[in-house]
Amino acid sequence: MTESSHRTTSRVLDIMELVAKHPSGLSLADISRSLGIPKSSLHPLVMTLSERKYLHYNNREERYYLGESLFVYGNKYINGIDLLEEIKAILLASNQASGETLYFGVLSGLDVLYLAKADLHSKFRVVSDPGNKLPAYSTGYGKALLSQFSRSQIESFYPAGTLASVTANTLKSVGELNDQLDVVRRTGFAYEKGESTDGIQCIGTTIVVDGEVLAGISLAVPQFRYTQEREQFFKQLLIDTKAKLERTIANHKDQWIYSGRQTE
Amino acid sequence: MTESSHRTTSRVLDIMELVAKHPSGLSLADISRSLGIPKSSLHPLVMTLSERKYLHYNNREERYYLGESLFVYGNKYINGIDLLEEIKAILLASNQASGETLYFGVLSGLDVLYLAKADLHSKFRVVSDPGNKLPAYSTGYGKALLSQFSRSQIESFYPAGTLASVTANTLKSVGELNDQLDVVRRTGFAYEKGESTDGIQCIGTTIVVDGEVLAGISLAVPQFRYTQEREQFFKQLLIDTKAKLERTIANHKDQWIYSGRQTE
DNA sequence: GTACGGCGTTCGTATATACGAACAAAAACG
DNA sequence: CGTTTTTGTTCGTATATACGAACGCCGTAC
Repeated sequence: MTESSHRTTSRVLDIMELVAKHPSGLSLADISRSLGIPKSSLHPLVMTLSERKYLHYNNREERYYLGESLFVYGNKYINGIDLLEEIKAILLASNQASGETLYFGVLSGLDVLYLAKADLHSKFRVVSDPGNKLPAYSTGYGKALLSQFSRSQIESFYPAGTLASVTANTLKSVGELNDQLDVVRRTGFAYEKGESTDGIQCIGTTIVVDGEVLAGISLAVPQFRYTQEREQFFKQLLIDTKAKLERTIANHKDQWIYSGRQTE
Repeated sequence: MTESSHRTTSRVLDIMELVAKHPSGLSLADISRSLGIPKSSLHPLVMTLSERKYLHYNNREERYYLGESLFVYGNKYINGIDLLEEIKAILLASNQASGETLYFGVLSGLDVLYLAKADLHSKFRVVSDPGNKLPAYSTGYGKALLSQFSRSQIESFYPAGTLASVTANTLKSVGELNDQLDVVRRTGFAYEKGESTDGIQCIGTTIVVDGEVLAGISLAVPQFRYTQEREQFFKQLLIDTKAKLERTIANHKDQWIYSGRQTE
């Protein structure tokens, strides 16, 4: 994979991602200023993106919003894959057994990407909807996924000062992270205490098929419902869920396309 | 809105949409042949799309697949909007009350775009996942949404021979469609019998706020569970769900961005 | 009222991109 | 085992795109 980069293509993607980051809308001039690209250069690109419904121009507010097309084609990434439907069903069963929210996701670079969520009764807004990304070190199953790497690898991933804070409780030193990862490597469980969402505790573990860490799951529990005795129940539930998922994924390994290894 | 179209931007979108349509992957040469664009022209675009994870190249199979980025940014279209969370909760309650699947979506051109699905116990694979599009005339709530237009408008939308078949039961003539739409205009209910998915019947109705048809909902029921007496129950459930949704959406009308009117 | 700032739009030319041909490498064919 | 047909890749120039400046429009300022 050679290092190239096509200017116009990069711009098209930059525009879409910028608008995606601003749900309250952006004017053409806003986009121009943010990206440092002349309005006149942006104009034809933005027009085409609008015609194809990747952007949506609101005449009244004179602002561009995200169009439906990204959503339509983006969902082809996960829709139609029967495997993910089965995964969701397994998560849902565990959700109903515990009343707590379960997440399923993969590592994307040094972030975790949520692919599925099983959440029936929860009234809490969580930042982790499918499609969202969070720094791996800030989440329960993110730590589980990181545990496949050695201490030195982790240190090379996170040079000094690269651990950005998500909440007040987010880990701040690589040493602390590595110490926690040691626990994961020994026990199989990763813990998180309000490091990605205030007031939410998580237990995470890995999904391993053929010796390869393919994905992670985690159980998210509001702090006030998290007791020592329930923790034992949660861990057993995770063990069961993990086993079911690993069996299912092994049976449909050909459908597993989410193997975006960041270390090539 | 002037009629322009930027070639490179169109190509970038064409590439993504083409790969999205082929879950089994495409080689660079495949893309070149399908789009009628030289490989050498495609090359830098595809490289950049891969670097940005909009595409994913599988070295072993020498094929391009959809990358995660489309999914990530596409979901920003619906995530973080509290309104949709509330809509999902309402649908879920009706799903639990009936045991049948509920859909919520909007009109996108002459297609219906599914935004949410409430489906707990169903073991049937349905073609209608969120993000999917289907011809409006082939679905229950698609017909409901079309009922806001006059007979002559409908006729202009569908010139002779434009009613493509989704299943064997899909409507074939505009006259038949218009006759059914008259029933919708009178009774408020739209019916569909296996016209988009074999063996599934639907009842649909509109979601109207401030006199404007904003969205539609439908209840999908397997034929063998669809009886005359249950139909009465379904219709009452739809009336209740419709009322709840209209009240909720009216309270958060500022969040309603899905107003992509196809007739500007 | 005039003047200023914001917006999206248009135009001509300097500039970057696109294309056909030719490339090596690997797989498929006979 | 050579031959044919794949694959992705590189290069020089013909070509389409990008940019700065100027435009018209609308609302606000003064």
